[in-house]
Amino acid sequence: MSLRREPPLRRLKGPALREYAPTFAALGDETRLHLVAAMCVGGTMSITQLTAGTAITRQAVTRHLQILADAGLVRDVKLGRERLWALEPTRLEQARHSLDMIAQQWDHALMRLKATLEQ
Amino acid sequence: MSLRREPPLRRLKGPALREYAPTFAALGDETRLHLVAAMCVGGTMSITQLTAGTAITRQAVTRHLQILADAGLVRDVKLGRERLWALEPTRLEQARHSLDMIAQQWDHALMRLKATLEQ
DNA sequence: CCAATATGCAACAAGGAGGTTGCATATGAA
DNA sequence: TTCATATGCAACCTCCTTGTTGCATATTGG
Repeated sequence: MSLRREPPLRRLKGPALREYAPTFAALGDETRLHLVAAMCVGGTMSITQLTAGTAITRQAVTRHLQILADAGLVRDVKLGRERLWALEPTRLEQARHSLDMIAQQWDHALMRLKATLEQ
Repeated sequence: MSLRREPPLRRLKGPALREYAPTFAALGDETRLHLVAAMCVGGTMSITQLTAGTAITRQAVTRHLQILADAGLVRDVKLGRERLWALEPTRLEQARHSLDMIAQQWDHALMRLKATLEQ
């Protein structure tokens, strides 16, 4: 069995695949998915508003929002004494595209395998 | 400011959005993304082969593969003394679709906002 | 001005995630 | 058979994540 090194999968137009780990990790939490969904439906929302839809404290929600922001998935604006949060669909789109690339690469590999077998 | 409860975002055809949390969490790790990429390029690979592309032990790779399997992202077959792993693109496609739904919902919300403002 | 509201910040605890080592077991090859 | 290879399993350690509580600060409204 040949332990050949696999090439680093360089067909993504944007960042390398590994760099999406923080993005997917940010989406990999029920509470944060709920927050994303809430902003999706409710548009721009304050921390207190977002907390109302959960069973955890406002401080915990703040930290979830910060994680989403670090991943580039949401954006915040201070307005008076409030801090309003909204979705940032660009990174979401990039993540979606990265999954596309994986699936495409996989299909391509399958076709190559088929061609090899038919040879 | 009205603390209205947001509705639970029920426009996904498959599982509810929250149920994708384990899937995204599985993708939210550099090592596992690397494994996915390796299988993507290399097709069906054994644990030892997959370990060769990382800096961690075989046992750690095994656990990462188990996490990916629990998320439905990979599938394994025993063959002799080897255990071969391969990508399972179906769940990947579902995850991609869920991101699509979020983006679409968001765009829809933006249009509604625009319509409200122009009223 | 004063009280209520909205948020920020920090310390702390519990649990899970990710990694290692050590050893047992199964299978292939010589 | 006998040795090397491929994998399974479990104990253990460390650090990060997620949540809490308590208190400080800033803004708004009456």
